[in-house]
Amino acid sequence: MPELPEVETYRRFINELAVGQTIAAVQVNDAHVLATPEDQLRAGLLGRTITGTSRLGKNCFLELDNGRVLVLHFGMTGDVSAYRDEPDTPRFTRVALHLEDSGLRLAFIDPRKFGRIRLADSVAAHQQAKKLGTDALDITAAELQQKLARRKTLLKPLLLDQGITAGLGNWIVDEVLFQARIHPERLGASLSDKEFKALHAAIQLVLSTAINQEATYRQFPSSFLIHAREWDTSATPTSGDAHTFCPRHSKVRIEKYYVGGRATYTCSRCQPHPHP
DNA sequence: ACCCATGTTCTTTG
DNA sequence: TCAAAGAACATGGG
Repeated sequence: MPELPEVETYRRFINELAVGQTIAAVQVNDAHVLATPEDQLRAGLLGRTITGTSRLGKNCFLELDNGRVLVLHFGMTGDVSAYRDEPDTPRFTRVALHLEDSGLRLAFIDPRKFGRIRLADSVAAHQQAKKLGTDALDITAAELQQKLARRKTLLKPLLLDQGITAGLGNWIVDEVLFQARIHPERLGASLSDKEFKALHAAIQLVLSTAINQEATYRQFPSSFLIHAREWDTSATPTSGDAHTFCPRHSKVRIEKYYVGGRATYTCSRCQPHPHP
């Protein structure tokens, strides 16, 4: 779930629920997701008021009244929710922040426990520590081109590299490359000026669409490749296999293979392979 | 039972 | 030093 659009949706949820609230208790159900030792986390959070939220790539920040930040990273299966009483605790809640005024508990949910919670001195400090590049919503076409144009690496792994631009994950990169009509195995250095512009425009299109739909995939436009992904097909078993064809070429089947070890979907017509 | 998975990071190999 | 592949992490779901 959690790529940039999901994390932005989580951030908005937290922003509505938690800003202005004071943290009354820190409930740790599974310390595995803590990247800051539990005692330090508790000491850093108890009694602090949440003054705001922000996001960089796939990282969500809860800003505290002493200037520090609580960093949430959701791994592959992370989510947030809120609940009031113990029996309503969502399944796989690993950590919960008890909010003083509302009495609600903000749950950090993560079945697979790849997510992490930590304290950092600031957003900038965390960005530096994790070597995160410019947020994918903020990066300009010029910066993107400057970062990629000399790289002799496959384009898809480059776009997944959070140090180049932060926030793009596996399905979004596939969607972006499909919309830009560029093959994922092109080398960064092989792109033309025009293609860099198309790439940048596609990033904007896909991210803004996903955020506007609050990352609800099934509501995405039919022009999107995402409907071809298997987890969407399994969710809509009655829809037949029309979704396995290119949105622009009803007779061209979407191909699945692996690039950089990641499942990759493309249309061979829209995204011509660079070389055999 | 087996295989796959939205992320990150480290190790190995070329 | 760089690029690419593979593994590891932990676990649920098809």
